[in-house]
Amino acid sequence: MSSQDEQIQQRRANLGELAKLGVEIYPHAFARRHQVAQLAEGYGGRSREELEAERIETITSGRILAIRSFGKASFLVLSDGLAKIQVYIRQDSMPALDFQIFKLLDFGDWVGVEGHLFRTKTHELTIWASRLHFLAKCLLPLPEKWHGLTDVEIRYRQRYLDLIVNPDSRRVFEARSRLVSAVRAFMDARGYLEVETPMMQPIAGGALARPFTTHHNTLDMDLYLRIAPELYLKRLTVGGLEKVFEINRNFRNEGISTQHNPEFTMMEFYEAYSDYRSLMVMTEEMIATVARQVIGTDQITFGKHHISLGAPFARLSLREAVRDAAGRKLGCDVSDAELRQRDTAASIAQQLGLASQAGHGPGEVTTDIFEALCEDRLIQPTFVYDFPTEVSPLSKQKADDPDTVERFELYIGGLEVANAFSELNDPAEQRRRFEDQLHDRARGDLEAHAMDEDYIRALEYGLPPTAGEGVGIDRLVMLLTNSPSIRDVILFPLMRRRDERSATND
RNA sequence: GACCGGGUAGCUCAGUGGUAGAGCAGCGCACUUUUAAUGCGCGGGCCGCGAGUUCAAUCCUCGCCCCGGUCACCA
Repeated sequence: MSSQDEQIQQRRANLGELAKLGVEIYPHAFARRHQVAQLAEGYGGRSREELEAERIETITSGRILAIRSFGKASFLVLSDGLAKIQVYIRQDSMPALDFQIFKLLDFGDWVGVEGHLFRTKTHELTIWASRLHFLAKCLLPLPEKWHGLTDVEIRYRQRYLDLIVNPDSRRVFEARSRLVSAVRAFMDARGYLEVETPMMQPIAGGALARPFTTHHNTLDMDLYLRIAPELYLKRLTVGGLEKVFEINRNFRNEGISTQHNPEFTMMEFYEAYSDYRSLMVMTEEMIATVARQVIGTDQITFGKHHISLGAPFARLSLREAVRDAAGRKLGCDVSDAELRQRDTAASIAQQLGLASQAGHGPGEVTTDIFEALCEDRLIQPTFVYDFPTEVSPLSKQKADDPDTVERFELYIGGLEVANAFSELNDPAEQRRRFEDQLHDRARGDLEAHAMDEDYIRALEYGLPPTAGEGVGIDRLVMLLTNSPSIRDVILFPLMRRRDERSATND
């Protein structure tokens, strides 16, 4: 028998013994007076004498993370996931049945404890137990206390184990929760209305990406999981909701990497009468405010970089960034005009050693160069602005330059954290852009945007001048928690299915 | 998809072409203020899966599965 099977059998036997003693082995509730964390916080500063004088009685509960036994006296370490407290168990301080229960406990079990607080010889805050209540059994052996759990595969697949033994992991997800709250509070305070738009869409629009498909049986209708909420949120602006936002999941059927999970969380918002310039200012303020609320500072460490999230952020036009980087690499001047023409742009890309995609226009080539040369160098927060119209089918052109749209992306730590633009609200131009996308699609570009007649109709009813933005929540959490992989900030990242045999052998 | 690294006890990790190793966890005994408790003793392995080479494979070769990373793809 394997060590694991043996331990499971021993734990089951202990559970059986508890039942024989008449103990309810799966009790329904437990009324506690304090959480472990409340004890640690509230009484961690009390001296031995103070505790003796006050005689603080408590009832608390948690998971047993250690048992140190000395025969007739023992110590348990109890955790509520946030904090730990030690429990002193001695035979002559509790009913005989409770001590029998204690002897049948295993590392990992859930228990309730009654008793008073004191300090041991070594000054540790401890509960002197007068009662012990069995709450639930841990039938499987837990990872060890000292090295914790480092196998990333088990950490992702069995997140509960990660959370039990790795306090840092718990902290990451607490920070994530605070971040979502802080972003919501920031938007609330500015009068934005939080809405929820469809996750299942008949046309997957609002971004250039490949969708997941699904099917509704009763309607016998194919649907897509949304790649973005954009077109629905702008319909709401047409409907007169001047400031809206949504925090929710997007799904993109694409590659997986340290920066990409097939489902990810985005905060997307739209504001009538605004433009991309105003959104830069608002975004700077949001990032710095949220950082201070979540981690108490706007100065962060990300990998080997120190990054300041304090406003203002750097601003860099996309074509300038590309001209600069390409020019430096090639040792010659690259002009704006060269980047705007298909043949010259393609030739520059070729000289840079970038495989030119058939059918890519000058705008796409320019963004390809940007992604290859510039993206991962943008460590300090930087707004990259003014994108080629060709790669931005939903953005509004600059008044004096139809090749260029009013759009920016925010980069921090080499990660694309936000994407925003002044919204295209001319229905005739929007139809032309969609038609261009259809040509790309016909050419085999699976990410090209589909035609959305109802969206154009909505624009025909009149969308006021509007600016909109999407903020990648997962990537912001990565930055604020110094997590190198998006999987470290998603509780249950998508993993390949394992066959049953190796799964049961975990 | 390509390349690189990894998969050995519940966990963290060593290791060798010839009987499989440690620490922690587990079990037993001792111990009424320990805290990575201690001391003594014991158990626990399809060495990811499948072929091949070999007298002999956990180790070498090939294929496959899973994980991580880089690149490609992708906002």
